[in-house]
Amino acid sequence: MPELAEVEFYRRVWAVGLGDVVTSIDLHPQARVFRGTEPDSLRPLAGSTFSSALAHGKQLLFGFQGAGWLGVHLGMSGALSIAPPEHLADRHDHLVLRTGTQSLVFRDPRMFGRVRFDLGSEPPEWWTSQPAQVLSQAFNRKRFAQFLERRQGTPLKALLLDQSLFPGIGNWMADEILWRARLHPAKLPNQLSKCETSRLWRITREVARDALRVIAPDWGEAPDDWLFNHRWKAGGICPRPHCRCPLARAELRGRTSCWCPQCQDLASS
DNA sequence: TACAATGTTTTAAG
DNA sequence: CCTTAAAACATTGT
Repeated sequence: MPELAEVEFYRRVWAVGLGDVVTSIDLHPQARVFRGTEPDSLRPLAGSTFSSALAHGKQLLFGFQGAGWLGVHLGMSGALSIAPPEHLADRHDHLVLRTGTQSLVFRDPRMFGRVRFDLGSEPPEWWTSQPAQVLSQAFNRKRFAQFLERRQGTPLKALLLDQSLFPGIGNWMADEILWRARLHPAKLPNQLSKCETSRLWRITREVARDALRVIAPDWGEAPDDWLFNHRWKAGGICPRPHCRCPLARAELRGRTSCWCPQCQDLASS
């Protein structure tokens, strides 16, 4: 489920525990979410103070004073929540951090998500070496144009999903971006005019900003003039005021895309 | 029942 | 080393 704004929402959920001391942890050692990580390596968390909560694209990093860094990726079905101190981990609650007053719960039924842990006082290398955030200053028009030039043969939709270029963009955001930019998901970067490339850059950032504003504080509902509320609906139509054309859906590179055949013409430019 | 779900990694080929 | 494409991963809900 989670993309940029949903991940930020979950960061804030756990952040209510900042400053608390972790008294104990519960985990499912055999769960796939610990692949690449020795579950026992999380032991130092017990007794440490929860001191920072960061999000970068779809990655989460939680700092624990005197212990280290807990990395969390929510995959397709992951979620973070707060529960009472006595909360019993159910089948899908793979990690629970208990403080005196509450439990921080990581849940992931499909287990495409991942948990890792690194010792040390500085954030781990995998965190600090991440690509520039879409809303950062470094993510400028020139850099964006370079991405498109380098990946000329990749359809725009697939390109936007590349986390090494656009951290945090996921399936619904990519569809929303292309719909607002009036560009067909299967269009190739080298078919874009300079003007369209600039527009796509601007709207990529606009959607990221809007998503964070609407969703991150309290998982607010998307407005009806976004594509979001229409894209999975049976018989969904384009929410653009003078369009109202039935939306199209097709699989592209293993993910379902939704677009408006009227507004997002493959041939036009 | 069968298919699809807001994601990444691996593997392979060019 | 770079780009591109497809399959695999695991579970649930329609």
